[in-house]
Amino acid sequence: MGAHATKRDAAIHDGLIAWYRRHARDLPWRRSRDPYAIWLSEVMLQQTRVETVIPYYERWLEAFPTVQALADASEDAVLKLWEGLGYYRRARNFHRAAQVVANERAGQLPETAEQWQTLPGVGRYTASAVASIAFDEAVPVVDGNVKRVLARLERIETPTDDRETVASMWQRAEAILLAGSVKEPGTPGAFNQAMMELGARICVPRRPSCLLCPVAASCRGRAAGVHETLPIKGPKRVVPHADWVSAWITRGGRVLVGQRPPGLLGGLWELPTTTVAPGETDADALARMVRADLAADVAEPSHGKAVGSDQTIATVDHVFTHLRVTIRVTPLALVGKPVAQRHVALKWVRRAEFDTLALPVAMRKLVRASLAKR
DNA sequence: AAGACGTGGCC
DNA sequence: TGGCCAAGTCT
Repeated sequence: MGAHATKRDAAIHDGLIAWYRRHARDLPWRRSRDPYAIWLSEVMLQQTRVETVIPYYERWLEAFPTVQALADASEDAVLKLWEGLGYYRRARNFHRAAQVVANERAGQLPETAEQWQTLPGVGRYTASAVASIAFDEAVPVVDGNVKRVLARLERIETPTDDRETVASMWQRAEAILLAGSVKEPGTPGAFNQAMMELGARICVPRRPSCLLCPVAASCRGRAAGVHETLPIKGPKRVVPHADWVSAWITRGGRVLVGQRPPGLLGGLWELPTTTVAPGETDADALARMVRADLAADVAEPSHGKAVGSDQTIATVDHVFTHLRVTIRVTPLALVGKPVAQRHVALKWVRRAEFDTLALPVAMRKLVRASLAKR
């Protein structure tokens, strides 16, 4: 037991470890102690469900089995493998971090949490998770699961987004972690995963399985009968939406695509797309986009007809309207801006190459469904 | 230091 | 069905 550990903390620690050893799920990244593989899993798992991550994780390790292989890959290849996982900045940061490791650390991965956190896309949670799981460093983790577990276990009734509340949770997590035996190797990683596993399997958001909980006897929220009302969340925000129009524009057997700048869906490719301003028709928006973006090549947008001046330069074969975006965006920031200003690259690609590009899921589905009909 | 950043599954 | 939720990080 750590020097200042309470009996309760030790009981919580030991109860969790014993439960975890019996009930841990057999997940792909738990079969490995390769720090690169564990790091990969932690990045993919950010705000993303285990079941969603598994196939991506396995495909990724086949394509990029080592940090060097990832560092050598192109960003397009990286984003294609990430396509559909969301939060694409994770992929770009992970790729950049691999290049930092390859070029500035001679291929040597960090070991301590402090070193890990210097890499792009690695915050306090991921740094501590990798350092504890892959290197047995005695640092705690606090993620969404741990916040929920601790809020109930300690009956924390302040919002879990609150700064001081989060800070106190890191302290509590550390105290319980250190209440375990310091002699047993591998315990920090097992303990941290046990906390998260409990939150994922037992101490779930709705209808937690307290009868199966290894630390129910220590749970202050349950003792007070308030565990199901915890954790307290901050106010919810409105999710804005925007309507977009996109066009399938071809020329000489190739289709026009643009690559998005960093930010929303950064680095992904898409058909020429523009937001529809309030009061504007889809056709007007499309005309505005085509004029601005393709002024040199296309005179007027015309559905299904050749467009251009004296010779056919491009054809608007299909127009996708009402591509409704329900992610959190700031539509007004994009309204009226020509596509050329919103893309870091524009190019004409063959159909086969189009299929290899990383596209936003909504656009990939639209294109597939629409082209299948014709 | 709030807000941006994706997607799919659940009830 | 629409809102909520899921192993966070960056600015």
